[in-house]
Amino acid sequence: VVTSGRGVCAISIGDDRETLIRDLHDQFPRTELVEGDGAVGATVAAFVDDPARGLALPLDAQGTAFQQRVWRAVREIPVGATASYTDVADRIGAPHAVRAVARACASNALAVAIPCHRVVARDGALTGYRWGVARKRALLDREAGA
DNA sequence: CGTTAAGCTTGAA
DNA sequence: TTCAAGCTTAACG
Repeated sequence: VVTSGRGVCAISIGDDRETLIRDLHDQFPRTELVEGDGAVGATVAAFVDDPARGLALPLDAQGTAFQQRVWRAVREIPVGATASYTDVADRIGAPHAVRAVARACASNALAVAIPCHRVVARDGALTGYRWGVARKRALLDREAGA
């Protein structure tokens, strides 16, 4: 979990601590990463354990105007529910930008906080996920149970 | 069931 | 500014 002065600006998932840190450093070149303890990390972990309670943290999502719109729409998907790329496209007023929506999700830095894992193909299939389809399925399963 | 074209944003060249 | 590519999708052969 990476925080800026304004809030959480990145949440990432990975198997290997090394690569994870390297990637983050890559993503925030001008930033000195401080390894922390964190109350914030704990909060996020708790949220993953029990998605139903919601994540009460200030988010500092950085992206283009289009991405912001997509992310906002995605955050409105209720826990345990899913939406198709088409649904999201409709919701942001760009019914034909389906593929662009996918790309926006793909470039989301805030894993779980912005539930791009709740966006699936129109037929319900889990087509892809930045951190691996397996994780996407795991998250959805957990939310469905809640 | 495999292809194909439509459609929009992004990051790199 | 041009271009290829993406977590798509509906239509076709």
